[in-house]
Amino acid sequence: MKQAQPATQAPERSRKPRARNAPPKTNGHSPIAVTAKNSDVVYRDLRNAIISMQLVPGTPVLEREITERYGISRTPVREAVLRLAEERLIDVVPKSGTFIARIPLSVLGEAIVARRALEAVTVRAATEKASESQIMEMRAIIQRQRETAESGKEEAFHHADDDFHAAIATAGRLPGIWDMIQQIRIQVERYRRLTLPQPGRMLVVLGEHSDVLDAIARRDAERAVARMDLHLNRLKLDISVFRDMWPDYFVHDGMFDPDMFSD
Amino acid sequence: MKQAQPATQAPERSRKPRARNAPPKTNGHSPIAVTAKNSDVVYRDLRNAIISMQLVPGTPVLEREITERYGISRTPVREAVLRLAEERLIDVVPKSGTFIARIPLSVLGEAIVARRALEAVTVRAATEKASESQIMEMRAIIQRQRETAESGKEEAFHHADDDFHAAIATAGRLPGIWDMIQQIRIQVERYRRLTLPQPGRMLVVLGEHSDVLDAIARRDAERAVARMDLHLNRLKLDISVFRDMWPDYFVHDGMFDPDMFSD
DNA sequence: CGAAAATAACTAGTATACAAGATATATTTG
DNA sequence: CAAATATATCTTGTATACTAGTTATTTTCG
Repeated sequence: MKQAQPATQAPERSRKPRARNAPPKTNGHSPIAVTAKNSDVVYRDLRNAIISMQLVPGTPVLEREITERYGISRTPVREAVLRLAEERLIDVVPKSGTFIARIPLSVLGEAIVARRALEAVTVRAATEKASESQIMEMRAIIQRQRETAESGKEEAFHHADDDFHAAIATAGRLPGIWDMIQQIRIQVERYRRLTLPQPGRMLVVLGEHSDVLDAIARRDAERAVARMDLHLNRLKLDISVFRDMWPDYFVHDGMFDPDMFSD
Repeated sequence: MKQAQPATQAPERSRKPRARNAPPKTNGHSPIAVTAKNSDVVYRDLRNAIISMQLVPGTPVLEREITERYGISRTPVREAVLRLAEERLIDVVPKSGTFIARIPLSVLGEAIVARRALEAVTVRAATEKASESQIMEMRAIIQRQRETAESGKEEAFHHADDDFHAAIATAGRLPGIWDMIQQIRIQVERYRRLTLPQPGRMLVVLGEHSDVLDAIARRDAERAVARMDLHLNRLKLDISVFRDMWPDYFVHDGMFDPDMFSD
């Protein structure tokens, strides 16, 4: 590939080149997504299928099948696949094939550590800054979560779980950090799905959320952080069990550190 | 093991479709990058130009110019642009144009907070786990940084800065968290470039690094974390000054919280 | 019959062409 | 002459065709 050559533009045209130097007034990532591109739809669908383990690690991703299913061309499909490859949910092997990525054990461990650090920040901020109405809002979310737990609605339960953590970040005025936490969560989500069928799990989670909120309401930052830590630590208890149960879903990269799961 | 060929089954095709269900043996993101695609080269070049402020916020990104400069087609250029758009370094306005993104003040603030939280984790881990050789390695990095500071080599200085923080993460056995920190750094890097011409800055940074390393060597985790916090806090001192100096480079999204810069 | 070479079919990466919308310039109209 | 309209020419998003490399299968040969 050759390097940049000064582009000597011959000004022969009758029309002057357009100025076209007007930057957009609004920030690029405005809250309102104008219209979802085809590539966005494919991305979202694929991503959901992957993190819900409908597409298990190792499954080939067939571009052609997707183009036919959506009735679109390769370009937007490829765009979606590349985005997922950057998020480490898909492995693209150059002239060979594309596959649902295995879950790297090292990433698992570090993701949990990183999430604990970031959630500690949001919980502390929420304890300091949450308004009374925001605390009431969080109580409402927990109540909704209790209702979904009692009726055994897994999906709705997780949605409420999400909302609770998001509400903490919002109360702490740290929406950007919540975005980071969500991105980290993606890496752990598939592993978490494997651990789902543990009886009584939902009620345990509920109690932990309740403890965190109580500490926030009492403005006891240290306790709130400690309770959140406890809550997040529950995930990493039995990684080795699940690794042995579905060995094909995981990959041992060199950096896996068992100590990470024992502090 | 042979394949039964029932005569009733009409074997019209001479060849069967390929199985093609073999996932890759190696993990997708192996340490050795096989060959850089054209899109990777464009991505890296553009990214460097953006974070070094050679391309200032608001500058239009002309796909055509890039395709001509590299002698390639739109596809890989577009791929690179989309990756940068996801990293919030570029704003793509649907049927209008593409521009170097402005620096969002809210992201700035939260990025600094998040980085402090993550570097606290790596520093603490490094204090607990660093081998003597790793500590010596870090001393060597600081010495190299001293030499670059004395000869006023900005670029080499920053490189050594990078290496020092990376060495801490490596010593703490948390390479994935270092990746996260680097991604956060990108968001702040352009702002940092604006603040560069402060006399004596390099020597201050050097001293702070030295303090962090001393604490690590003494296995004093609390002190190491505190020193690192001090080091990272220096960045956020005077955001308002630079915002007023180059108003066009920043964007005020609603969530900017001045408190974030005064704790 | 088994191993090695040839081959066919698939893959990702790239190039190019077209479509639809947006914006600056040119033109018309009051 | 100013404002409104028209139009030319940008822009991104998408479709499609082509290239080069990989892998499963078939064929050849010992």
